[in-house]
Amino acid sequence: MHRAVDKSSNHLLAALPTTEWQRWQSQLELVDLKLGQVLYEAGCKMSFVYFPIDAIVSLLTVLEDGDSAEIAVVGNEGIVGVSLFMGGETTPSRAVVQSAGRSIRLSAHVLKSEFNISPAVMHLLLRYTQALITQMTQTAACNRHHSLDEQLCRWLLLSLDRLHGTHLVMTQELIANMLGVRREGVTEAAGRLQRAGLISYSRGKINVLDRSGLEQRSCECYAVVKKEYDRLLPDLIAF
Amino acid sequence: MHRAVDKSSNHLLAALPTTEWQRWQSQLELVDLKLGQVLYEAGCKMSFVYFPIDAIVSLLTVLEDGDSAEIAVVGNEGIVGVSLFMGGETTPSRAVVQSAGRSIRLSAHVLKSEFNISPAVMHLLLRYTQALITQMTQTAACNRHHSLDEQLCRWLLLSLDRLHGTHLVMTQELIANMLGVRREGVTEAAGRLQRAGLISYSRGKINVLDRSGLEQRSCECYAVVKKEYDRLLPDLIAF
DNA sequence: TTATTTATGTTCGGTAGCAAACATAATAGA
DNA sequence: TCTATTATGTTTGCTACCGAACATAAATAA
Repeated sequence: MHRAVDKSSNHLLAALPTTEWQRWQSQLELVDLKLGQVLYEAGCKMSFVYFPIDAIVSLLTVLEDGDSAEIAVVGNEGIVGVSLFMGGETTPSRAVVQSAGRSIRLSAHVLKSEFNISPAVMHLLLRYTQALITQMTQTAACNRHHSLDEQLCRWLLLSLDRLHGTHLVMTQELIANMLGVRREGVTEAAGRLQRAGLISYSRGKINVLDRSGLEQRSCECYAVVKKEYDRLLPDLIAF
Repeated sequence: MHRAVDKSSNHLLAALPTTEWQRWQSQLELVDLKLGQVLYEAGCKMSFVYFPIDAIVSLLTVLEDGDSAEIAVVGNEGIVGVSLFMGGETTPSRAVVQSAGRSIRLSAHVLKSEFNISPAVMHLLLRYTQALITQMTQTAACNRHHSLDEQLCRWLLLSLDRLHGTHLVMTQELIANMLGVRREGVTEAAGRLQRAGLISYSRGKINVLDRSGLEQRSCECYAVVKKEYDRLLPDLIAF
């Protein structure tokens, strides 16, 4: 039932003390996450937390009229389901798989009791949550002040950091949903990036040709978030 | 030096177990916060945490060009300085006094050690932080999708809940700063609310005439945030 | 193959909020 | 009292993004 799990595949797991890791190991499960799969719906109870390996998960706030906005993105540097140990039981946001891939999952009640038993686990998870909060707040300001072009660059860079190559599988429709804008807007912005030679785009397959070009066109928000992750989670972060 | 402090003046303090309250009491200090006072600057170390009584503190994300956006507001239901126990040492955001008033403050290192000593304190503060996160993420989506008119109503309601009367001391210039919009925009939006008979506005003094009218004009975000605070911090919340 | 679905491209009018430049009125200070 | 400052009101473009309606082309299925 449980496939073998490599500790180093997720940076939070990698940072666990040996004792905790040994206790957890038999409880961890390797699962495949499909593109578009919904891990949590807003307001619902969470049965598992997820430690992505090469999948990327978006956290979205969904409004009554169905409009949404991405507030953070989680890859192999983090965990999906922080509100569990924060005390909520439920998340206020929807968690959607933005990029298909593998993840390790752990039952919610195990994580919760581990959080309360082990100060090391607790501090690690809280420090990660602090980094996540930074991403959320920066995104809030970004939503207010920055152009779609800048935001698209930020988004591509954040995703890129959580993947291996330069290849991204993602339709413009989905990107639009994440950014909370119209699909047509993404088409135009992506067209500009493509004409500038920064990316090549074809039916849901994005290839990043010029990463530093993207960084130049991006708003500061990418760098701010990255810097804070590096500061709060040193050596934990490979990207 | 230390003025006497009433436990019930802040809902988080009120929720403390007796043991903890007795330990803290001698460490708490009553301070007056002035309008516009900056409690923390982004990226700086925090010497104190604050438990507002009748002051309101705004948390802002400040961008490189000086533009800002409010990501959350803290009143007597909460604490200013959560990133301290989350592990950061520094906040990524600026904390500004949005409405002058009194606050209780506590030295950062005391709070930090109390957080680690007492599970009750820890769980209380984490549950509050979870509510704060909800406010931040809802604000992020609100920034993206809702009109200035709706946001102004939300903002007034959130502030109103954290004050006693219906009177608010706040210039349009400052509101604009909080919301991350131009002052002229606030003038126009406030003018519309005034003509609709919902508020009266005069040189930094707002009087709310029709609260339920504001609620109708507000976006859902006010109600969503309030509901989550009520859920996570039951009986703690008076408003 | 052909038909259908999916992903992207493009256009046109509309609008909210921006930027800048002002006008006016209330308050505070001399 | 007169003056300077502060707070608000108003106007004129301007631009980014929206909403809607389409066109096209690639992938998929029949």
